[in-house]
Amino acid sequence: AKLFNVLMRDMIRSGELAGARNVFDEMLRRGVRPTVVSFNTLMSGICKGADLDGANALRGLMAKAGVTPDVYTYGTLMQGLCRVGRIQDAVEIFEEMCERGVDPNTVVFTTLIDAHCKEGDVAAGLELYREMAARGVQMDLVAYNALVNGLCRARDLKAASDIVQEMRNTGLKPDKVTYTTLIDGCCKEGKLDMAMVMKREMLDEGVALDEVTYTALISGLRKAGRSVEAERVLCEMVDVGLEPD
RNA sequence: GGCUAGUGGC
Repeated sequence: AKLFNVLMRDMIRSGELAGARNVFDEMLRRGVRPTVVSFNTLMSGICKGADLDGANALRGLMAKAGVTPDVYTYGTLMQGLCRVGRIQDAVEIFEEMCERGVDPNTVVFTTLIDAHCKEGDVAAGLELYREMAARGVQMDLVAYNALVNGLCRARDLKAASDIVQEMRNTGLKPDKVTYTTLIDGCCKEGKLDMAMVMKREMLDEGVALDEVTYTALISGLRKAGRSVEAERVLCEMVDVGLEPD
């Protein structure tokens, strides 16, 4: 079954959901029992296409096959729902998961935190963050980045840097995603000088800028009318071997 | 345990 799973994963990665479904059917035809990973892999492919009916159908099939959903199954479904803005439904899945005795992990919490933050409800994100602490679920780099993003979107750079400080205190090093989020946040608040300081800080800590970081910074400088600096940063981007869009 | 879900710009 593992070989079939890997095959499905590769097809889904290249966007061939139909192919993945064929692999799944082929598995059944040959009498190979799909594992929970088989179902989860196919589920993630279906969810990427925002096909929630298909996802529910697969859940039914899973039940019929006597395969118990695990934290990945619920996490995948929640992400699928969040992607199309159905956060409330994702929260229901979250509750269902808890009722069935599956403990939510960092990934599941991050999915909800990120969804709330993107919807503009950082307060809800922070609430989940506290709930994680209460339940003893560890925050990791991705979880912190999602929160930092929410705070930046809420125009609360102060709170965002406080969170980054806390992140450092727990021994996590901000990565290029963290920095890009902060730099973009600074730019969108018109704090271009602060954005440039963050760029330096980032380099000082040995974190390299990538195309996303450069794009955020350059577009921020341009929008602020600081075209000379924008050009300078653009040249630097090319110098380090990156392609501007 | 080994294959599956979560975070940044234009």
